[in-house]
Amino acid sequence: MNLRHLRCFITVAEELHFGRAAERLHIEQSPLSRAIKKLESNVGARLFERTSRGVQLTWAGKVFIEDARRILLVIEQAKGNVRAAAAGFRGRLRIALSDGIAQARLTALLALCREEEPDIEIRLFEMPLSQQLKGLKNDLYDAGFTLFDGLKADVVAQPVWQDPIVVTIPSEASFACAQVRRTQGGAELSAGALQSRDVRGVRPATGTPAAFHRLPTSSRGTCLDH
Amino acid sequence: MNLRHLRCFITVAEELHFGRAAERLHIEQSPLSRAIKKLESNVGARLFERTSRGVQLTWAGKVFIEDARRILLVIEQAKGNVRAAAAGFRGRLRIALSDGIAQARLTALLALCREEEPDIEIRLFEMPLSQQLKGLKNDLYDAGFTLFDGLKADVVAQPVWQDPIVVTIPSEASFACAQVRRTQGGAELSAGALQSRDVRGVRPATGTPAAFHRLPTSSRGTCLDH
DNA sequence: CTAGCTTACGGTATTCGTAATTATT
DNA sequence: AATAATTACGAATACCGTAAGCTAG
Repeated sequence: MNLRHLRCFITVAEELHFGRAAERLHIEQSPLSRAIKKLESNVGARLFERTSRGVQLTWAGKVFIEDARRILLVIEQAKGNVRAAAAGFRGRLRIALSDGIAQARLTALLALCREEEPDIEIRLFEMPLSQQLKGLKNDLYDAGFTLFDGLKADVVAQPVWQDPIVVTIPSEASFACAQVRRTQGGAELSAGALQSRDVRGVRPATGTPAAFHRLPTSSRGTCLDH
Repeated sequence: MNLRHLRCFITVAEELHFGRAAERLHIEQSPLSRAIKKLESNVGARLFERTSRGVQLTWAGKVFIEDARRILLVIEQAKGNVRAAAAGFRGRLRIALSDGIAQARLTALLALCREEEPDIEIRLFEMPLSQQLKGLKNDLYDAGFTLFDGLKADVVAQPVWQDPIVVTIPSEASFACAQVRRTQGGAELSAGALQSRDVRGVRPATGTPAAFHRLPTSSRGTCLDH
């Protein structure tokens, strides 16, 4: 199967006429007919019912055209994603967690992130602190949470909660965690009052980050501004 | 862009070595290198970082490989869909299953579905919950079963069994699990029925239900009445 | 006979494999 | 020197366009 086949199929399905479809595709009838035939042979099902007066979709064709459109759509999305990624935008956050982290607060924070920006993917990885630091340097993770430990390695750490939880990030990428925000084609992690430098394409937000105001009542209002 | 390019890219990304990737693809290094180059040129982003000792994915490549895999997956599903449609199925349910789901009950449920709506094709996919949620959003699956986990993402979840199993479905598609019902061009699972239905009455389907051939043989014919 | 899809055939473009080239350890 | 990726070039394959063939009304 080939993407060209899919485009041919979609056009023919829309026109229900090989001649007009060929015209729209800027090819002749003959290669279009062959492409459809090859596609049918490939998927193992007849897609069109060739009658004397025109062409009609079979049931299999009706089922297939939705998928065909979706395939092309997914491909276009993928192209957009990879271009955005090449431009520096990151649509996902890989967060390393130390064992024994206060799960409740993290859960609430992540629930909030997902609720506000569901398009941003957040992945959690549990590991010891040493592995966290290594992973941060090796670009295995974007940020990490750990119990404050007097971090002296080459990472930027900021306390974020009143129980001693900190954010650890690579030193050349100085930001702290407060709010995930969607940007054009990507995601950003806004640091608010803490920092404002770039993190390899993750730009600091200009707006007012108040990520924690919707956390459970006990921790509401605590955090970044103290 | 070409599907061949995607397959090449995925293999190289998995091997991180052009030679081994070429071997797996049954081609030589040379056309593989050219294919990758062409793909990079097409998507407009460098996908691999060619270092002296080996190949590494760029960030854009890391983003792209997920989409590349998804594209191929969607295509495989589409092929399955059209073949099933040609075989006479008028509806389909793609159900994502978390690992560790109670297979016996699912088997019985599917037997019931098969009995009530034999024209509806049911496909099962096993994957972790995170992938389930993503797939639901991407319309890779119609519904999912998982252990209850306090799902608060943008899905509709309904407890369906007394051991904590829930159904997760996209929020805009309003149905839950228990009974399969044919709709225009598709199928839906109606909610509530299972909760009020006496599961002891459920019998395994007689004959050879096509929907079941993907389940392990060991669970075939088992039933809900424990 | 006409309309419309399909098959036959020759030319162009793409891709492959072999081999030479470059680069790094 | 050796390993690994990239270009160079002839051969095989795929695709297009023109033209002829088939079928229904």
